Amino acid sequence: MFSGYNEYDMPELPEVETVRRGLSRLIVGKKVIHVSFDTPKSFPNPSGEVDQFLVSTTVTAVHRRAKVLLIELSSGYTLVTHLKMTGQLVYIANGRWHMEDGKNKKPIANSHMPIAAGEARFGGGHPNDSLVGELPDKSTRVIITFEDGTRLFFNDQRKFGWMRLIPTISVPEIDFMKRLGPEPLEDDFTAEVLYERLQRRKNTSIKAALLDQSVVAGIGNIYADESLWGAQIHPATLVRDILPSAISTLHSEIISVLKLSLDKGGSTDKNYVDAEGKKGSYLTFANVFRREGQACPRCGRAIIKLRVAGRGTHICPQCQPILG
DNA sequence: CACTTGACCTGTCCGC
DNA sequence: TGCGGACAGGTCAAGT
Repeated sequence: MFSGYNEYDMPELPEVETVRRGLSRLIVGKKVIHVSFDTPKSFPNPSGEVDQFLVSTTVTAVHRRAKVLLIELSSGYTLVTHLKMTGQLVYIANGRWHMEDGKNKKPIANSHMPIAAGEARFGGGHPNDSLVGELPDKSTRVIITFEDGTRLFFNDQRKFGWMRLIPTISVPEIDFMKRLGPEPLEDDFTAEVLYERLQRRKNTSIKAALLDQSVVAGIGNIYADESLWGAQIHPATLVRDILPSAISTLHSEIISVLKLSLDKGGSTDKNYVDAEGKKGSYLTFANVFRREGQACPRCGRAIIKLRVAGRGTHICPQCQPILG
């Protein structure tokens, strides 16, 4: 079963995009017939709205903006979903329903390996762990059942994540959405754009600036550390002290790190489908993240961990000198 | 307005 | 062995 943060990792852009691709393949076109949810924190809409705008509607598309999933429905509403750190969406396609007695509906748990549409965790697990334990479990917040009997579980141990039904037309007007910076894997994210966006945070550390979703959308703690290592910039360096040429290097590192992880996310998703375990997870090729004490792949010095911007931060002290 | 810190949560790990 | 505290980190609210 799930056992904590070093087996679970927080979804950032590549993980959420992987989830999006999985869901897009698996649930578009499916009709919702039942929704159950418990904590209002995880799903604050009143049940009347759920009945009116989610139940009996069909999934028409799954989009992503930054780390937010946008599950569009035929009702004109969108199920806006943020996994935060420990959220995961698990799609179970082949749990069958017991219908023998007509009243005791019960899925055959684990009769087949579930297909994960993309879980939040992608690293550091034990090869023998089952990918998904019997669901629902105590972290299950929402269960969406489709007409064909397949189900989507929203699990979130720490209840930071949420799902929320919002009129599709209003989604871009959500404050959070309006503030977001550019998508780093879109063509309009150029080095010049990054430089310009960073000017709003020029008196803070580059790490804090990269975590600021209004500067660039979708970067979290892992990719901030990895891209800064790639660009050989110390995370505590003030933005105003970084030369434009270094910003340009950082820009290309952000893109290559995200793309590399996205490739791995795809392979991880395939592994889930094939019930092959968690081989090929991101952390097997992370250069610094959670690798304190290990040798820097570039120079061999031991990687160290420190705190920058209130976050655990991993650097090579030789490749990323102070005031780089 | 720019910036920092604490709160939100649950579960695990570490030191005593 | 039990227990308290630190820690994991995305985002927002509150404070400087």
